[in-house]
Amino acid sequence: MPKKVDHGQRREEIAEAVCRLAGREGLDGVSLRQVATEAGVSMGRVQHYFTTKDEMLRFAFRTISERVEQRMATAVAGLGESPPPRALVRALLVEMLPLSEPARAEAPVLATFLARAVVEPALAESQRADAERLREFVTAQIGAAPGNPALEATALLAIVDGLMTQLLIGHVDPATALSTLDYQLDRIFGAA
Amino acid sequence: MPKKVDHGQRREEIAEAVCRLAGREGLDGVSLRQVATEAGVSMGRVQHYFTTKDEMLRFAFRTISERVEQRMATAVAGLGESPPPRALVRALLVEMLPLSEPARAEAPVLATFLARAVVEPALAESQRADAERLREFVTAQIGAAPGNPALEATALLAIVDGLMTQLLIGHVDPATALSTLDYQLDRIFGAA
DNA sequence: TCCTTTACAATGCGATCGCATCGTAACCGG
DNA sequence: CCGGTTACGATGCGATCGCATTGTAAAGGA
Repeated sequence: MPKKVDHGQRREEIAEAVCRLAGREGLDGVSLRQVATEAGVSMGRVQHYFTTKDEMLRFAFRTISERVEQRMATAVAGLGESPPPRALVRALLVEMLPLSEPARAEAPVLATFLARAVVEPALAESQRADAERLREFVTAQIGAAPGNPALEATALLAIVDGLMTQLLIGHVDPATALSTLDYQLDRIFGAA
Repeated sequence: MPKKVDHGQRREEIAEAVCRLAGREGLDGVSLRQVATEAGVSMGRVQHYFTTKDEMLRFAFRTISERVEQRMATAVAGLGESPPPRALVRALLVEMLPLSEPARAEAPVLATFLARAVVEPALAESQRADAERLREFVTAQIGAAPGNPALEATALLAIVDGLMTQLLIGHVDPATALSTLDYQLDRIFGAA
């Protein structure tokens, strides 16, 4: 019945353009026409695949969220079997910082959506579950260490959040950010 | 020569409206007309006191930055003379979190401007000096404690940044945020 | 008193926005 | 081969945007 185009792929192409734009100029710079231009397609096409701008944005956000999660999974998989908790947590958190090349592209987009969540509760809600899962996982990994694992996990995630922002706006440099994170990891899990 | 109106006061009234709007709907929701409506004045008036929207936004941001700094100063002053470093640092950082009533109003505005700084380098630059000063001060206060004061200070500020965001989007609750911060302060400065 | 300056209010302009509508080429089951 | 569905491209609409322009009431110095 469908003609022969891959609906999902078209949507992802457009989502790609949304992310490039959002990362470059922020969510305000994302208009249907700009997205179409960035993607090199007509505005009619964009409208054909997304009934509403809002739906397009939500799809783009979900797409990039999944990409980040997949990069995390890949990083973890690269550690081999039953890696030490410190390496595991570090791999996860480092992937959120704009340090590696793909992360440098994704982080501004995530930050932009995160900022919008402040004034758009529905967006905040959609991030809720993922954030909660991550926090519980980190808490569990810290579990064995002394101290209060839940509070340490919350602090670690807040650090990563803060470092991401400050890296993006150039208030800290990548080396300092990594040192800051590793310093805390050393403290929590014991020096590597 | 000037008629009899207080130029500065008028500008602050308008800046106030900008902040209310920005906190409620984000920076995208801030248009000249909306600002005028929110302030209960005509759009002509807004244009009379700000030649450009951008200038208006910058003024609003500077205004609220100064207000936060003053609240910090007040909080510190309330500690009496030569307070312990932990209390000093805590007073500063707690004022940045949306916990007290005035901070709850200011934090969303700060977060919004901070987010815009990601795609507007000029804004990032204007925050640079203040952030640097704060970090150096916190570093100095930690100085006496063991460990690496600079890395701990960077971590603390990142934590506050992250907690602010997560509080605003409801990913952590105020009690947890305070516990998280105090836990780190206890660790750095020794339990109170 | 006149006249400049200030402090607005009102209106208009061109651009851009999200979205709806319409037309149409191409494929595909019957 | 043919009607219908798909996949667009093109165009238009009303709203809103930042900003420019114009009009004007009032205060203050000469």
